[in-house]
Amino acid sequence: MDIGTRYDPGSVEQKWYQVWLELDAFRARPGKGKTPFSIVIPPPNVTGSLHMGHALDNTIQDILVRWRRMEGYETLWLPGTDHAGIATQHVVEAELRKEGLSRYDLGREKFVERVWVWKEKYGNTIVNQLQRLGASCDWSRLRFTMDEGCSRAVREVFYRLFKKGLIYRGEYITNWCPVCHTALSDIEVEHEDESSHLWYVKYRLVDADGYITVATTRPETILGDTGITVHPSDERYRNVVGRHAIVPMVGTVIPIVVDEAVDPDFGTGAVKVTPAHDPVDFEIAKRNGLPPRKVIGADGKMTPAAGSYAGMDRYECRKALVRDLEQAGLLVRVEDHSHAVGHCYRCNTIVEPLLSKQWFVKMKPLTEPAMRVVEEGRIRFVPERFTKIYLNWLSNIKDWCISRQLWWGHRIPVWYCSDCGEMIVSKDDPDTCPKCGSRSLEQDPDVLDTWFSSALWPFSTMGWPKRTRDLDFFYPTSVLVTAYDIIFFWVARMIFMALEFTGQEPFREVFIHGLVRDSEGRKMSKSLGNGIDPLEVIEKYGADTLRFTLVTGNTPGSDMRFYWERVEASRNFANKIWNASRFTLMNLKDFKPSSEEVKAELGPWIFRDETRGKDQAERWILSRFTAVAREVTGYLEQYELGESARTLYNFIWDELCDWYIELAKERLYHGDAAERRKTQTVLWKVFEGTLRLLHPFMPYLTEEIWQSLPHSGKTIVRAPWPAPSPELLDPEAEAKMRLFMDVVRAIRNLRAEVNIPPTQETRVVVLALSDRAQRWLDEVSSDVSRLARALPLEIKRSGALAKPRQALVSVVADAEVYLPLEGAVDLAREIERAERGIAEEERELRRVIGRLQDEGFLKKAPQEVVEKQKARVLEIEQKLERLKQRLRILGGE
RNA sequence: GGGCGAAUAGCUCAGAGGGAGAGCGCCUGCCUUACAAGCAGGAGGUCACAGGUUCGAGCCCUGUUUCGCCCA
Repeated sequence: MDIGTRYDPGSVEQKWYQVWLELDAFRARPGKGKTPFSIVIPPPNVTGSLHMGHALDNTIQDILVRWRRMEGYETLWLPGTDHAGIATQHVVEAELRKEGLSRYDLGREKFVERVWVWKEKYGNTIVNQLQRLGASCDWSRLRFTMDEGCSRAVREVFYRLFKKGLIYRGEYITNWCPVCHTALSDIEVEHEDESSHLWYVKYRLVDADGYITVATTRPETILGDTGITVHPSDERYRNVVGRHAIVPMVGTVIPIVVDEAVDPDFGTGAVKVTPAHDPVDFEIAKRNGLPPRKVIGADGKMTPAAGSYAGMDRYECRKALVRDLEQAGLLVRVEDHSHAVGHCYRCNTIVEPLLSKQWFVKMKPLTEPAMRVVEEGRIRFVPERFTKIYLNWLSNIKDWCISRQLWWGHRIPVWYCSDCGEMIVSKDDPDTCPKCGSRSLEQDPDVLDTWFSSALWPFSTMGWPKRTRDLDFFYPTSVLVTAYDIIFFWVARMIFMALEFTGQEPFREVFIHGLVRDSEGRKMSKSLGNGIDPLEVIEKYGADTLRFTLVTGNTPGSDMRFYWERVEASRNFANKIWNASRFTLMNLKDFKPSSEEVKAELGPWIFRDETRGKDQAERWILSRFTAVAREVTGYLEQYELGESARTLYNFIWDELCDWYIELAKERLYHGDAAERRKTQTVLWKVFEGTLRLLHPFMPYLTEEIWQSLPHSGKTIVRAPWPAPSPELLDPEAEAKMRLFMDVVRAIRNLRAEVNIPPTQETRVVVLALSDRAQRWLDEVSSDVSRLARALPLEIKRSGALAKPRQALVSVVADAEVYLPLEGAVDLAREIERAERGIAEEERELRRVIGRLQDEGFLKKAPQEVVEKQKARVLEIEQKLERLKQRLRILGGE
């Protein structure tokens, strides 16, 4: 092991990942008598590269997986990628464009082949990046949503849903992206408030003088109007209902009808109806028998039905039409108006509601069980508040449009007979029409929504519809880890699909985390250019550092901001551990533990020697380690990963390094053989155990150091999770150390106040306020001397000597600390300091006594709280008395 | 319009009804043989505002303000 004072992750990380792969350390092996723990990865987009969101999501999963693996669960983390229909198609089309080609030049078959070639070449980028992060996935089970098994599952599901009547085809208004050139489901549309206008337009009445005025946010759709509607109880329009009006600029005659869906308070209370370009209008039209009239095409341009506007872009047409209306005197007025406009979640183009023939999944029968499992607690969301978000969404859901007009994806398993028109839905490609025997069959050109296959991910990856060993053993999975932004897209859909097809929930728990934002709180995005590449962080600081930064900055369910300063803090922590290990290794050079000691978990066996009475620090650190192991485990169980990591951070830095290692030095350098060996054993065991606790968070660094320490096993990946014996908990040792630390800190404090340099030794008198305190302080006097540079150090029972007047004093719980400074004490300043202290303590005393005089408090507060307050009174009074005494001495009594 | 979240040190954030915390930044002093990416010491708070519940509220309840997100 390299022993530079700076930890160099670059040289360490790749080496250990290779070793882990060679040891096959992440392989899951189902078997009798084992308890499973399984996670399926949220499959990243196969075209993608690792971004901060992935880094966070996978760090969390890896922590859970590594922890459970160490706890002895048979652990499966199943990796894979998603074919990402639109995104992948775009990437390959862009590549073709560079060659001056479009996908139409290649044709469908060649194009799809080309995408596969691309996928084989670049599709593993993200897998490699996950490995850089340290992800302990079982790569032997790597899956892809379009591989054979997953594709089979997709067909099976489509077939069964169709047979059950839960998939249907029909002509409805769908969200159409004119750029991606495909239909989108409702949740793939992102609504943004945009300030626009409300145009008031006059329609001339037929067979009468006068006009009816309607308000619209989309004047270009006037061309597609086939009716005007008012609310049935709207008195203003009583005379015109049943009559007809003339569509401006087009001249078609349309009826004026009534419908409950009209809001009389919006605009003029009369609305135009464009059935082919608005979902609400579509429904109104259906109820009133109004025909659709398509004026906007799939490319976002006006169709021939738009007459003289044909061929114009829809927004160009809006401008032209408004101008023409104005010239014709039909534009009554224009108001400012802000409304939500739908955008394509892939390309941000404004979505066009368009009448088209699409495939849908009927949602109601599927969502009811999906809601029930969550309501009944068979699936639990963490944090709990996401339950409501999930349930609300499902209860308002509309049917799911699953067909996409793309080439890359799972082709819809439906064929049409060109001879008899029969529609064939089949799991396997049919050769002949079952009705007429014709061989001229054509498959439906559309592919399925990518999320359709993702919805099957937890079981399709394990071999469903076959009944496999993995399914038997690892399914349902233990937990799903994902960000809140895909609860609807993915989590909900997995739940209803799993219930429908496996009869079981896909996972027991859903752990939701937030998004990683930039330092100003903005979402990281390519267009803003504010993204931070996790690989860059790994190159510069190491994967462990990145992981630690992400996990400590995080509270479940909440967004976090990314700060380089925090990365540095994590890096410094890694370095701190590195240097602690240098110290440890240097001092274990001559240390040869027995094989029993190597194998044994921490327990009372460690005290079987003759160093009793000199091992307070050892007892203390063992007690603390035991408590910390429990805390860390408890936090992990509650998905409080950040708290868990912070607990380790504080323990390692503040207790293990700042105090224990400092104390160990004395006995390592100057102790007798037994003391030295005891210290070495404890230092080694506690450090080794701490590394195991830290391993899920910082896998590389911990492995690197652990391998250099005496250990048992080939890799820390498979080492047991620390379970120190509860007998190591030692309240007395902790109390002793508290006194010791208080005294050392008090001395340091006084020294700093009068600027005594750290190297200069200085005389200190400590007065113990009890026999016990004196005994304890005697035990550690040499440590006090060393850590506080207090020489000579006198520890006396209080009352045994006159308190020095010419001294600085500090009072702690069970002792008074004096720094005698003949001639160097500023009496006035000391008096002021004592007075300030008295005032402070008196204030505190009044507060506590006030509480204790409160009958309600005495009656209702728990006994232990009352006791604690009483103890505090004594403590404060004691302190106060000593301060007053001090003041008297200073005053010359 | 409905719902959710946030508001705590200069910044970013933890916080379990019972003595207000961390990291970074700031100030002072230190190259003390693991670590200057470090050590020791320190300053810095009306826990957004107003009510309420409680013996006791940063934490629970109600309302208000500001910011953010989701849904329609």
